[in-house]
Amino acid sequence: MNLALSKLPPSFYLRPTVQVARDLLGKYIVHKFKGKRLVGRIVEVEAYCRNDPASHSYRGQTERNRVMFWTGGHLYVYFTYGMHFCANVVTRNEGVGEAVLLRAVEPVDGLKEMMKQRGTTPQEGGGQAGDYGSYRRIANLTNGPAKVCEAFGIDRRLNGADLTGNRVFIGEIKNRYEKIKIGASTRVGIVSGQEKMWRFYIKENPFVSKAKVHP
DNA sequence: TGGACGATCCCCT
DNA sequence: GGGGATCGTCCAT
Repeated sequence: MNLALSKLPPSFYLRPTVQVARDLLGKYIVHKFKGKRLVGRIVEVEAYCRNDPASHSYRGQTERNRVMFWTGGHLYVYFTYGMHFCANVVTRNEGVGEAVLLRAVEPVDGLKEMMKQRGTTPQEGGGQAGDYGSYRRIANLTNGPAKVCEAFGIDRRLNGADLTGNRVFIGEIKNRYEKIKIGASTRVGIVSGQEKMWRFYIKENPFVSKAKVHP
């Protein structure tokens, strides 16, 4: 597959974070990795804003979260639980400190490499030659924020990467308008009495994460 | 200098 | 549905 994608302009990322989060649904993230072109369609995101107790930026800038305070259009990658990376799209102007967490994507291109990164192989558990396996199996490659990073080879080396550059970027298909049904819920793993509905996903999309959402 | 904990995932029951 | 893995980060001594 070789989609003709046009990169989103810097102005896309400078808008209000919740708006950017919703608009990222249906867009394509691309990482040129080990000579391969890994592509995923974004199907689930979460917004993290200033004055938001759940945001890494809430207590101000630190060595870990400094990229969150860069100008919109950069990639903020952090390490968590001693073993996982998560990728965020920085939004708004320099110094604000807001971002959108990429929670799940639909694998589009480079599935073989994604499986290699995730420690699985094509055809495992049956299937014909050239078959990547069941829907469920493919979804399991990238239906969670740390899974996305592992499958796409995203780690701390990409922290601060320019999303309007060539190595890793987000784009959309030229001349295609697609109507998307967007669902909203509270964010995953956030404990707060007044948690906002800042998790957004494409409704009825099988690649959305299976993470439990507390009521 | 140390202890608590996390925007998670996977395996086990 | 529950718990363990595993370590960087942050804040309180």
